[in-house]
Parts: sequence; C-alpha cells; structure tokens
Amino acid sequence: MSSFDDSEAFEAAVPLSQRAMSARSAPYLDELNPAQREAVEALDGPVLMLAGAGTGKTKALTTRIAHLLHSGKARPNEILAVTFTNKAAKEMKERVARLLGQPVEGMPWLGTFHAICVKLLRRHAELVGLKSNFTILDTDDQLRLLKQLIVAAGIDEKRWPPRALSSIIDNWKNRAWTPETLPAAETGAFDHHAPALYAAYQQRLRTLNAVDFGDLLLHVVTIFQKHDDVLEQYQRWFRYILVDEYQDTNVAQYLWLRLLAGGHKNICCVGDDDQSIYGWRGAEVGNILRFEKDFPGATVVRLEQNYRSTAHILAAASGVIEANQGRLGKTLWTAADGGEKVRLIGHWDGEEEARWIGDELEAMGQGTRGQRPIGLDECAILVRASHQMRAFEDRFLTIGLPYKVIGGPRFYERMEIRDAMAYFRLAVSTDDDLAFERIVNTPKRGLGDKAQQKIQVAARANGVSLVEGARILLAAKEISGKGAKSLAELLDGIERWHTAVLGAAQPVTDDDAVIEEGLFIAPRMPGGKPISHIELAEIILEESGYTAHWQNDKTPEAPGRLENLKELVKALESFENLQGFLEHVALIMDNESDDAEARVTLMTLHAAKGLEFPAVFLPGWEDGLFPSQRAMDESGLKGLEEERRLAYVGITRAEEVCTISFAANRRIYGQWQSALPSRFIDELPEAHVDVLTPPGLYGGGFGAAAQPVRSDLQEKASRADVYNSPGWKRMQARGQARGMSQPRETRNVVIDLDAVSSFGLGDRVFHKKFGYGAVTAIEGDKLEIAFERAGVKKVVAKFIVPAANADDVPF
DNA sequence: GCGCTCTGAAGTAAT
DNA sequence: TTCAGAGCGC
Repeated sequence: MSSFDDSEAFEAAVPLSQRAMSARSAPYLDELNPAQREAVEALDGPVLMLAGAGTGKTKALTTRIAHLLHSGKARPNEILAVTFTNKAAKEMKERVARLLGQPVEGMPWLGTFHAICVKLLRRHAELVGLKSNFTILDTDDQLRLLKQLIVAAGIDEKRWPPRALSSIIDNWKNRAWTPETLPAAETGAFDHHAPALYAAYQQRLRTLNAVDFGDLLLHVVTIFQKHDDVLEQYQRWFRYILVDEYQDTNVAQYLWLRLLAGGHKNICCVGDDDQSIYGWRGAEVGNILRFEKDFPGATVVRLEQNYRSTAHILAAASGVIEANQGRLGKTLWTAADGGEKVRLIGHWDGEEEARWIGDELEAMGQGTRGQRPIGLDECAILVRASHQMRAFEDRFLTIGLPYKVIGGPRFYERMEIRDAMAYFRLAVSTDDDLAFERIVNTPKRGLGDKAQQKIQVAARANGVSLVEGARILLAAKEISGKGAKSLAELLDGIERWHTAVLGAAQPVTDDDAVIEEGLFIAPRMPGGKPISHIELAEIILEESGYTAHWQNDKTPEAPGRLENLKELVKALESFENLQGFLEHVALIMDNESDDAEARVTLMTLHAAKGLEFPAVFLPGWEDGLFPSQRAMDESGLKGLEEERRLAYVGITRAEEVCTISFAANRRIYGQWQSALPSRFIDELPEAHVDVLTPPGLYGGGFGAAAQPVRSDLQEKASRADVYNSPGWKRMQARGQARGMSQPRETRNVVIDLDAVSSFGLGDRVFHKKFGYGAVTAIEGDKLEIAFERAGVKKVVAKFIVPAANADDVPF
C-alpha cells in the first residue's frame, strides 16, 4: 500500500479555489517590509531567515506558506512545516488560514517535529522492528524502565540514578546515536555501563512495542538513512520545507531536515542565533551558524526592523548581546522613538526586591509614574530559575496581588492524570505493561513489591504481558488472600473495559484514516448497549476505585485532583474515541486556563521566549544566579554566552518598560549569601539605562545609611565587597551624577509582642501569609480569622498585626 | 504492605 | 530551606 493514499485522496479534496489562485495578485505581500518580502518571495532553493526578536518572523513565515499555495508552487499537503511546540504549530495554522481566508485542514504536515515523526513512524514502524500501533512512553514510564534495567544489571542505583542514565540516553538520541552507531569513546560517565544499558533499553522498548520521545526522531532518521526508497518518496513529496526556531534544532533534527531537503533543497529555516538558549537540551547553535556551508548559495535574509520595543530597550539588549563571539550579526532598529530607558535598581535582599516590585506593579496599574497605567496582565516577572519565584509568590500572597505562574507541572504530567491515563491505556491495549505497573497498586490493593515481583516473574517465564502473567498467577493460586481478590477484580475490570473499547468486536486498527475519520464503532459494555468513550472513561475511573481513592483522601490537594480528573474526562469530548485521545495526549501538554482577573505573570526566562509584555521585570541579576554559576562551570565560555543570550531574550520581551534588578543578599538553601551584581549589568550601555535609587540602601551618606534592622548574619553578609564591583561603582557614579532622589524612609519597627493579644472581635488584621482578614473568634492566644483571600483560619496571635500596621510586619 | 522519619541534593524543559 | 526518595518500624 502506498504511503500516500490518504494524501492523494486529499489532493482531490483540495478546493479548486485554493489551487487556481496563482493568476491573481497577492495582496498580502504589500503588508511586508522589504526584508520580509524578500524572505517570502525567495521561494526556491535554500533560504535562511535571520529574524531578530520582534521583527515579524511568524508573519513572514506564514505569509511564505500562503505565497507557496497562492502561487501554485505546492499543494497544502506538499508543504512540510515544522515547529518545536504545539502552540507554535497551532498559531501558524491559524495565521495561514487567516491569510488565505479559509481553514487549512489541508496542511497535514504542519506540526511539531515529534507529531510529524509519529505519523511517519506509524507508516514505517516495521522498518525499525516496531508495530505501527506502538505506544509513546512518558518520562515516568521511561524512568521506571531504566530503573529496572539498572537493578537487573546489578548496578548501585544510588550512585547511578535512573535520571542520570535517562539524560545520558536522551543526549545520545539528540545526537542521533543509536546503540549501534554510538562512538566507542562515548561512555557517558555512567561507569562504562551506559552503552550496554542503552542497548538493553532499546531492546526492551522494542519488546514492549514502545518508543520514547527521542526515538520518534531517531527511528525516522534511521529509516531515512537505511531505506533510500522511503527517503526518496518523501523528498519528492515534501516539495517545500519550512523550519521555525532553527537555532533550537539538535543533531537528530538537523539530519532529519538535511535528509528530507537533500533533493530539491527548497528549505527555509527561520531562526535567531542570538536567541539560542537550549544548548543544554541538545540544541546546536552550530546548525544555524553553518547553514550557508550546508546549503551553498543560500539566500540569507535578515529581519532587523523591530516592531515591539522602544529604542532604549533595543539598545540595551544590543549592548548586552554584542559581547558574544561568533554571532551571525544583526542589529535591531525601530522606527519608533521616545520611550523610557531601561530601569536598573539594586536591593538589600531578595525580599526587599520582591516588595519593591510588588509596590511598583501597583503603582504601574495606577499610572502614578506619569505614564499610561499598565495593568497587571500586561506585566511579567522573568526569572532565571523557578525557585526565585517563591519570594514573589510569598509577597504577592501577602499583599493580595493576583499573579499566575507559567510553567511548573503541566496538566498531563500530574500524578492523577497519569494514573487515569494508565487506566485508559490498559483499556485500549491490555498488554501495556508500563501502564499496568503504574496502576496495579493505585489505589492501594494490597499488591506490594512482593506481589508485583511475582507477577513480573510469571509474565516473563511465560513470555506474556503482565496482565496475562497476573492471570496465570491467580489461576495457579500463587497469590492469596486480600491481594488475590483485589487483583482478580482489577483483571476483570481491565477485561471488561477492553471489551467495551473494542465495541462490537471491531478490530483495533492502526490506520490513520480510520482513527481520523472516527470509524470506530462506539464502545459497548459486555452485553449492554453502546456507550460513548466519555462514559466509558467515567466507568473506568469509577470501577477501578480511582475516583473513590481521591474522594477518601483528606489531603488539601485531593479536591483539586478530582477537579483535574473531571477536566480530563471533559477533554475527551473533542475526540472520537479513547485511542485518538491517547495518541494526542502523548504529544501534547498545554492546558491554558483563561480567567477574568488581571494577573501579573511569573515565569522563567526560558518560558518567556516568543512572548512579549508592555512591562517586564528582570530580577535576580547577580553573578552566580544570572549568569548561573553552574552553566559557567559546566560549559565555560559557551555556557556564559548562552546565559547572555538569555539576558538578551529577557530584555527584548519588553515593549515599553524594562526593569532590571539585583539584590546584594539572598538566602540560598537557607543560608544567607551575598552576591555581586551580574556582569551583564556592566554590559548595559549607560546611555540607555536609568538608575533608580533603592529604598533604604543609600541613606544620607553612602554605606552609612540608615538601614533596616537586620540580623547579625545579614549584617555580615552585607560586608562582602558588593561595593567594589564595577557594576556597583558605575551605578553609584550614575546615581550621583544625576542627583539621587530622596531615599524612602527606612522602617525601624519594634513590635510589642505583649500588646498583640489585645485583639477584639471584628478587628481588621493582617497576616504575612494570609493577608487581610477580620477576627471572628478568640481562644486564648489563638485567633480565628476570616481572611479575605485565604478563608477562615486559626492563627496564633503573635503572627497577627492590626491591619493598619500591615506594612510593619517584620517576620 | 503501609506510613513515617531521616538524609541528601538542589537548573532551565518541549515533545 | 524544601522536597523527594530510601529505609525502618508496626
């Protein structure tokens, strides 16, 4: 069967209007600037589009797709357009549709590297020893598998944790090394065991008919390398190739692209070497730096006109990035003038910094700075490491400032979601051993390590799946008592759900078309009437006892988890069946909840790439934290340069106001440490920076300032030579030259602890964590307080102050 | 088999 | 400091 059956079927379905447009003019071209237009119109041959931050990269890319279609160069299904994230793919789809004025269901090959590879691999799975209905492992499955292999190899899993092995293997896969092609010199710092474990792992995956994320690319590259006929098929089929964020590609992706573009070389790579921040994840900046060598005669277009930020912000960003070596070189410029300089401020410590930013956010909302009011939802705080977020969360909780954190555990990575998914996976295919392992004792069924080991042994001895092994074990009465009963129930359940998934004996098929067209017959409980896959999901969660498990759980997270389960079931609505859902979820992670309340966004610099905000705060610019000591230790100059690019990414997220700050002292792992301002601060061009006076730091004379009361420890930390660093001295000089504004009055607060028990019912009070509230009951030294944000809580009186003194809370 | 306590490590993260 | 995972006692 030809691999292109469904695509060819599609060809016939492409609306005529879409194919016969070439004769007409292309009005969308008029909306481009000269550089963008050049990048769009150079349709044939290799093109490198160097697109600086905020220069309309997506616009150029999507217009290029529209132009390819419009000019009749390619049909929608002959264009391969790859992105890194689902979000980017979705946005691209929407924007192409808008340009064309009609939906683009017809772009089956617009997607992430991984999504496209899944499609390719399902068609040619047998070429790498897999069946086309292979499962895609998540990180948890992967780690469990590796752990088993490490234990089986008799290696001390404490010295060599599965995580370490996993990252070594990921790294190798990123470089497109299979166990067979792994260079002998690569031992992976895992004693010399890693290569053998890698081979064992791949073997195990094959047995399980499973792949991990790295395999998706690796297997396809292997197929392309070993099977010329297959490769040529696709080289012909994908007439035009477009790649987004090319600077983020790893070796495997690079090879994949080079193989596919090998024939016609109609490849357009879009990227920005200055925004390459994923080297630690396997990305090779070299790929983009080398493009012209890989594709001689390539057209190189630079997009340098920035439509996002003020001139000061751009100049500051340029000043920083210029310190990097080996750039392809771009200079951003803007037609707009005016705007505020980049603001720079130093603080005593991390808490002070958080407090100041909190105040600043409130001031911005009021427009009290003499600028237009900037709402919370227009502001973002971008940090280097996620643990920096804590100080802000604490502060914002205290003052009741709404915030949202981007990042952290994603919906589909949460425990309860993974558990539920494992049940679904088992229902779809009962030989999914990893899913079985995950849920065999969740909820608790009295099947601990020992029972599970027996099942493993039985399964392996008979060469069957764990579910089968368990069945054999039960039949042989090798398991007894409570465990046996609950295991039997579980097995019955799995059998029943599986039958339901199969519906009226409809065979499971791996054919895309069948899945996509929803040709599955509705599931049906044994002997009963057909039910929807949504009902089936609910039944599974109910009968397995999983829902009850969380209902009986008394921990504060339990309600949230139940809520997530409901959401999961709801997510099923947009799919035809469980199979389609599982396929989708294996590759997709996002779960964006939109809410009405305006909130400031807290996220890492990495997460912020590609986004923009009117006001951006960049706290924690201290040497060691940013640039990160670890990055520099591990990767030397290369690491430092990547950190610098991160700084560049951070600054260029800002449209109107960019505020950089650092703290002289910070508590790290419970220890006070002092730090020097980041070397990147020295690299900010002075003409574009406005140094703000930090509250309480300067006082009447430098160094002798009336400083807030501090502990001895903090006092000691402050004596470090912060004040001798070049950055600090320059800040000093700038501040004095401009005439410093009056420092804010310092607080020297003494709280009379004896006086605090004198609260009365109804008093409005304040608590550091819970914020404002009213006293509803008094029991000795404990107060019951109805907090405005945190609800009713009992709190010891000494942690409470009258609301009027909220600012004075010293603890 | 389950749950509590101690110990050790601590980064950024999409698919 | 905080969190996860291992080990130990019931």
